[in-house]
Amino acid sequence: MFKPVSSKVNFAQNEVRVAQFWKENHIFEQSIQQREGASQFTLYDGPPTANGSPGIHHTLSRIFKDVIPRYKAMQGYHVPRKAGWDTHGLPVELEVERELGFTTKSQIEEYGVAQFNARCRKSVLQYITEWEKLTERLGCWIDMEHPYVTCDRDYIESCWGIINQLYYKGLVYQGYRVTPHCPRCGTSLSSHEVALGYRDDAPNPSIHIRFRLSKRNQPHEIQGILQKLGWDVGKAEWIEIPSFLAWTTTPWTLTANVALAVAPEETYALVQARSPEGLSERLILAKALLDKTLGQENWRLLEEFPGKELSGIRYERLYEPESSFVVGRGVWAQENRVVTADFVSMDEGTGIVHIAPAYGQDDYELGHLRDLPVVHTVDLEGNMRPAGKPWDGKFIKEADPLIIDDLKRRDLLYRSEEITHTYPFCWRCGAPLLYYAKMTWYIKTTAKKDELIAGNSKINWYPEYIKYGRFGDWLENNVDWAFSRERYWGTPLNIWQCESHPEHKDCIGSITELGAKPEVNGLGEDFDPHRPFVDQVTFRCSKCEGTMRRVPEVLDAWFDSGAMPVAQWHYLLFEDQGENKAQFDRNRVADYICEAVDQTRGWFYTLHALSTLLFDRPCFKNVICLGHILDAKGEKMSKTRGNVVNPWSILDNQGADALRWYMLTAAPPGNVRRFSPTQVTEVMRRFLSTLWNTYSFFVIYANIDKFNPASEKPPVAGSDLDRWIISELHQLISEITLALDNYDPTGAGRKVEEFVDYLSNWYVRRSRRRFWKSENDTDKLSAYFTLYECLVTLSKLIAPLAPFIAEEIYQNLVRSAYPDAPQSVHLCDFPIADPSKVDDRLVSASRLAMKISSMGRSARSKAGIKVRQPLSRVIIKTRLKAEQEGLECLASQVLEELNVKRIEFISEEEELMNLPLSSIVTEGGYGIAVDTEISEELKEEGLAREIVRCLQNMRRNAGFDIADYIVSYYHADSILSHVIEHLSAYIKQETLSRELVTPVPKLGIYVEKHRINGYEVVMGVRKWIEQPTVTS
RNA sequence: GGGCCAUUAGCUCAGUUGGUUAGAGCGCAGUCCUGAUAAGACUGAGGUCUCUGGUUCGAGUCCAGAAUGGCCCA
Repeated sequence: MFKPVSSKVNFAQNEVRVAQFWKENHIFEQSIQQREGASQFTLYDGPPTANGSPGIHHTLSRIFKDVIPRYKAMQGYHVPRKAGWDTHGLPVELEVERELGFTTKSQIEEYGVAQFNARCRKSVLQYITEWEKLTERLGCWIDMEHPYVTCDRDYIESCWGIINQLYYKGLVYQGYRVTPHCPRCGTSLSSHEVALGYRDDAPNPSIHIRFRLSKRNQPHEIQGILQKLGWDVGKAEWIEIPSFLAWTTTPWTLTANVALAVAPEETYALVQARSPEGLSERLILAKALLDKTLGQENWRLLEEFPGKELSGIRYERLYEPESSFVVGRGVWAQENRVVTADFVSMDEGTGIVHIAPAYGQDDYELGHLRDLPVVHTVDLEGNMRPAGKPWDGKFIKEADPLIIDDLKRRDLLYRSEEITHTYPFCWRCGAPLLYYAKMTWYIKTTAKKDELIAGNSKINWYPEYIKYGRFGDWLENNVDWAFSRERYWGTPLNIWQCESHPEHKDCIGSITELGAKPEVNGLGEDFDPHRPFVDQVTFRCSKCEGTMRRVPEVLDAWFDSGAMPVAQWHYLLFEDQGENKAQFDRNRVADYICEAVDQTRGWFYTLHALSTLLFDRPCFKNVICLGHILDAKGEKMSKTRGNVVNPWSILDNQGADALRWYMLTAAPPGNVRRFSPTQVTEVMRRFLSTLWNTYSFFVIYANIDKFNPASEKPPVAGSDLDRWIISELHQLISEITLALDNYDPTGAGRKVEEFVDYLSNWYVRRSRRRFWKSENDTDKLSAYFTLYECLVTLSKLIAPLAPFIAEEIYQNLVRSAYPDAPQSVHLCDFPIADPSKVDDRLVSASRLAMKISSMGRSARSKAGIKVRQPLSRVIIKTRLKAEQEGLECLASQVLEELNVKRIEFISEEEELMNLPLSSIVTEGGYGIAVDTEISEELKEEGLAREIVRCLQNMRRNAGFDIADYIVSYYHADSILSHVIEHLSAYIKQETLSRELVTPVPKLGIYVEKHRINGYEVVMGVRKWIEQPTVTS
């Protein structure tokens, strides 16, 4: 006996029980242990940042991450899976800052870094617990007992080992990086924070400035262009000194000017112009911007030339900086020169852009490219550094007017106005941000750019366009990775620097190495490598007698996650630590990773970059890149919008399988999609309930007939219906296998849905009577075995996708009959398709039978004749002779479905249209005509069926069991009485009536009154009671 | 400002190498079937395939541009 299954089901409640079963019996652990020694399939778990409660949009990647490993495990692979948690970084710090009401870094310092970091740790650990609960409830199997946690001492030590390797390969260097900086908070802002604070109505000065050409330009350096600009070669001087006209909205940056940039391919012009003061002068600017800048009437063209010819021309500096202001790697020349740059646009300004590498991203990168120095004339509080000027020590915005006055006095100001435009402000304190070049540590990824690109060509991306699109472009435009942060809660950068000679540096590879340094201080027994403890560790410099102290920076949290292939095993590179190295070696390349698309520049990149830098190879083979989940209105889910759907509301109502199935099948994985709970409900009703009803149907009848798959032998050849659904089943197995092998759970799920629809709405529908009949013949047995095989195989096929319902079905259908079968469906082998069971001709014939039946129902409906009314014949026209032969074989299915006596075929559609007394439907070359003539005999049969239906309804209304035998009573007029008597055998058989009696007794039975086709009838039913002693 | 992706029925999505009248599910209206019944079947309404050009005998599909939304980067 199978456990009884009600068609009414609460999936969510069942799932909790199933999860309990897995936990108690260690099914997950067994699923790994039982494949010990088999070839390994490796998953890398991209660690979620545990800086908040997980939302519904986080479940998508959890689910996709789970499906493939489950499938591979069933296929026989050894698939250990280590969970990971990303714990460091600015988001965590910001959360704690919010709790404490802090807005500046100095508040953190006053509060105490030790205490601050302790709060960060606590905050993260609390969220990890929430993530664990959710992951388990989703049915995602991953080892959360032994996770890697990026803030663990061992993990940090491995990161140190990696940096140590990179450092001694010469891949770590210090350089400047321009970051949005808040002068009041004294901190850099992330791009996300910058985005929070844009204002598009910020008033700013807008000034045009003259940069006079230098007298010291050398003709042999610049070739022909000087003459065009009015240089007298003979006298070696200007006929009239021209000026470049440039434009800026930040006058204070002019003190840090090191170059002017022009667009190489645009046309520039030398013009004789009338200045706003009415004086004549020679100016150089882009030809396209002459009218806009100077006014139509105010200029006369002297010469024109492409921008690239201006390259190298010297001009006079506006301000001579103090020598201490000049920093960076570039060359400080005696005079500034013109350079070319791609970013110079003809949309605004003059086409000549003033370059201050210290205060602009483009400027800095251009400086890097053209070997220009960085000049810092402003300090981190936004005040002008002293240079003997009136604006010494002033805040930049207050310095602006003073600088404008100065330029005006020196005739260098062409025009000064005020404009409003978009400018970023600090989202916390409202101060205007400045872009500021700060000393930062870099990893020289550009040194391995070719290897990064070559490695990518070996990776399979799903969807494919990411490979050479977003990810490939990112690699093509690779810049060095600025990987240090001036923060607190992060992996500390393991570089120590000598107090006496800052050029003496030492990159420490492990905590052991640190402990072995001479005169080491501050390294206790339970050493926490976080700040501030690590900042207290000092040792003696190996090159002098100075004290070595750690540099203040911590690492970009993306470094932590990119280091996981190494650090998750606490592996210290190139040091044989036995098991740690062995674990690393076994998992050196991931077969599969899966995250959302925003990780192309995040985890996907840092993983790929570190692997390439360290090992010269990619560390993942296949990657599914998921689109984002939006809310029902198409907006991004975010905490600040307050539109995040709590996953528990779905899990408690519709359940995990429904959510999983929705996430897996509702849209292509790479697309964005809108989420609403009603769609999960739809999945539940359309797919899960259909499957469950089929399962429930099977169990109800199998129990009535005491069907036991273990004790009986399946009949050799089943009916057409059986062979058809088995053929569909094996086709399904090969399709699912193909889809999952190609990392396409969506395609796999959609195929399953199609199959379940066939199974429920044709196989079971057409087989019902085979299960009802009372005798236990081979046909019935064949039906049981067929449906049993379908359901059991289905449970294995859907196990990776919908693990709970799969387990539920498997336990009841398999474990109860075969106690020696694997303890769980997830310990089974994945089904293998048997091509010999696939019969393509039968499949196409069956699908045609369905189509023809559908058309037949349509024809009946058009004629207004109920299906319950038997009809004499249908006439069918197929497109091909072979189709007709196929249908002839399956005629009984169509006859039953359409409730007709006879099926006939014709070959011409015209004949069909000319049939009398028929309802005709044609579609796509097929046609069916239903003969609408109802003879007396057919009418009687129809009435009998109505009687049967009434009695069936009454059985249920009276609360009888499906298998109960009954006694039926009736009281009717002569016509109905005649029908009932005439067809009593049929009525008795259909309704399990032992007797059919008239009239209806007054008491002790269930009675209803009905009106059938206009005839009144009173009917009654009561249970049949065995009366062994009574003889009739 | 740049790159990538998407846009097909009220909603969520299919639509293969360009080739009959563009489909499904849900929802809506109606009818039916019912010994799986909180299912199921049939019919109907609902489409300028976002827009504008182009290539072609033929475009939802290929090309160019625009709009809207999303992501990433400035």
